[in-house]
Amino acid sequence: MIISLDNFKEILKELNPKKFLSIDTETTGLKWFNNDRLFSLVISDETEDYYFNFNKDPDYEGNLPPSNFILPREWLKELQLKLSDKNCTWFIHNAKFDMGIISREGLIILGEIHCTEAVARLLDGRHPAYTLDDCVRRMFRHLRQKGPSKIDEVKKLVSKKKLYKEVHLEGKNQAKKELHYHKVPFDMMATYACMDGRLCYLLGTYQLKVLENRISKGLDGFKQSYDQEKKITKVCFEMEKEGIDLDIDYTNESLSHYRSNMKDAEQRFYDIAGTHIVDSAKGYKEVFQRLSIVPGLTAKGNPSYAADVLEKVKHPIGKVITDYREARKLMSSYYSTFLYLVSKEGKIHCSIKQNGASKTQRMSIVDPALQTVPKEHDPNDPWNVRRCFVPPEDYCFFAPDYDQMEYRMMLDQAEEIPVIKKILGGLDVHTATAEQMKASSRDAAKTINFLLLYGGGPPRLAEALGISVKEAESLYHQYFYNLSNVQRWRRKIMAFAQFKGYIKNPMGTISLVHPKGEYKAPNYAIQGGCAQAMKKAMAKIADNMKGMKSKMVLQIHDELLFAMHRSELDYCPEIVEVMESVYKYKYLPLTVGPKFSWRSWGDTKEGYPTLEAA
DNA sequence: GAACAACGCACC
DNA sequence: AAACGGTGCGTTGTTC
Repeated sequence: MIISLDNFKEILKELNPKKFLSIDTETTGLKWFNNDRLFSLVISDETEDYYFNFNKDPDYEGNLPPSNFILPREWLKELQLKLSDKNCTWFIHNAKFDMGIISREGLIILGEIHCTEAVARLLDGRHPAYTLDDCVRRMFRHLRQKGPSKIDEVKKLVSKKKLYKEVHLEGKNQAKKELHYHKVPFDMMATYACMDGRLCYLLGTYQLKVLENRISKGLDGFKQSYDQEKKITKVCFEMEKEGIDLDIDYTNESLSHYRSNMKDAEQRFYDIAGTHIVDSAKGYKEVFQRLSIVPGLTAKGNPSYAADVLEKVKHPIGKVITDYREARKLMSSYYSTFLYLVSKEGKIHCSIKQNGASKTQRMSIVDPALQTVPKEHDPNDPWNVRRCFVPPEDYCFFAPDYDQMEYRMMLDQAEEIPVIKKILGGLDVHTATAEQMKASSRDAAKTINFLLLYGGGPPRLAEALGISVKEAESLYHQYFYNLSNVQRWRRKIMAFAQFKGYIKNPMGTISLVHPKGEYKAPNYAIQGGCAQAMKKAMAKIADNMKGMKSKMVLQIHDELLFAMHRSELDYCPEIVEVMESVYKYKYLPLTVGPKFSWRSWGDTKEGYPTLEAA
């Protein structure tokens, strides 16, 4: 139903008693922190979809929306009354985006927020995609119902009529497309928006039923994580909204630096090969033949031109190719993207997918991918991507991170007492493992530790250590002989996964496991346990920090980043205390190492921040 | 021209 | 019998 100037107020009254609603906004673009605005929104209840249009501009054919259906933008304020209802739960697919968009209109949801995307990932993380269409298609299949057939007509129109602007970023070949949904004809937009609203409502109620069903089967881990995710949605939204200051001058200088590096590499390639560089197997095949270089092989048996292979060929062209790739990647994925995404206020507002790693409920971060920003490798190199991010005036960065979070949690879960005793006695985890294994180097122990967390076998160990598979096998035996509880714990988890089809991690929440994927189960348990512990810490910390000037701004799996105001530095130890307290250990607690910097994310040093260091 | 596979590489 | 987990993002090249 399309809301008109005449029935607007009446409809709002009708919404008042509703306990569950879905909301979906239609916007001029994705940068809610900059100039993009909502032009319409749809609210759905159990029977009806209400389409509120605020767009008064013509569509791509020049047609105007019917004047009776153009609502004044000021009327958006009227929605706040219902949004303030704490007894209402809102189903929203990718909720934080809509929260951002409506926040730009001065609106805030004080009720419960059920992000149907995050919940879909939580309930079954085994799928490859979680768009609204994907989730809805699976829901109908599961219910043995026929869903709507045409769900992406709007998308098709946008593509066919080229209702987008192409933006070219330096270092990128492919243009970014900024889609202009506000150019879609009014009737079509209203129809499909209402359908999305309906589908989101159906998905939300379906998810609640699935949840109920799981709980009734005794799987209360899902209840626990569902409740936590609802809190985390709000916490992450605050982080996204806060953003991180970008040093725009430094970012521009870095871009120029790598621009010249890339050109330089292109020239060097041409000097050696006599052709222009094309970074692909096809592009290198002929050149490598001419230079009589034999490349290695990829996993699928094709010629490989990966960095480690290029290093082995011992020909200067290897360095040229890796230099070219490095410069190009840094420009396109980071520097150019930052400058494209930076807000008017000079901040980067990333998007946090709270269950992005859906199999383990880890978070992932996109636009930009701040969890993959390279770390500093050479302290003498003035160019470091993390230096692009700086604390605001009178603030410093505080970056506490868990020490060997995953391995410690595994040892504790396995109750591997002899190693735990050594660690509690002051040894680092890898040295302790090496000692316990007897006759093993710290390096070998460290490699085994990682492989155990990832489910890797002797062939991988052999590869990593440059030894034979036989030797790797014997190292494994040595490990399991001397750390037999780890072996026992792994077998228990795998058997459980095989029998039940899911695992329960140390924090009590659940991941479904594909049949034949049981070897991944110990990894899911630990990665998932760590992810949940971190989320629990984040929820508590965000709660405790309400009203403070200092803000939590980023999470990188086992590390948090805070912008701390100079007057609140003494709060840092409390953050660490919360982080250390969330996991209820049996023998080995999680510990946290503090880091700080007054300069940039790329300049953090160990310890707590002080004013003297400013 | 879009979708997909394959590759490569950054992080934890 | 045998398997290194989880991501995001970029390019090239093929296919429909």
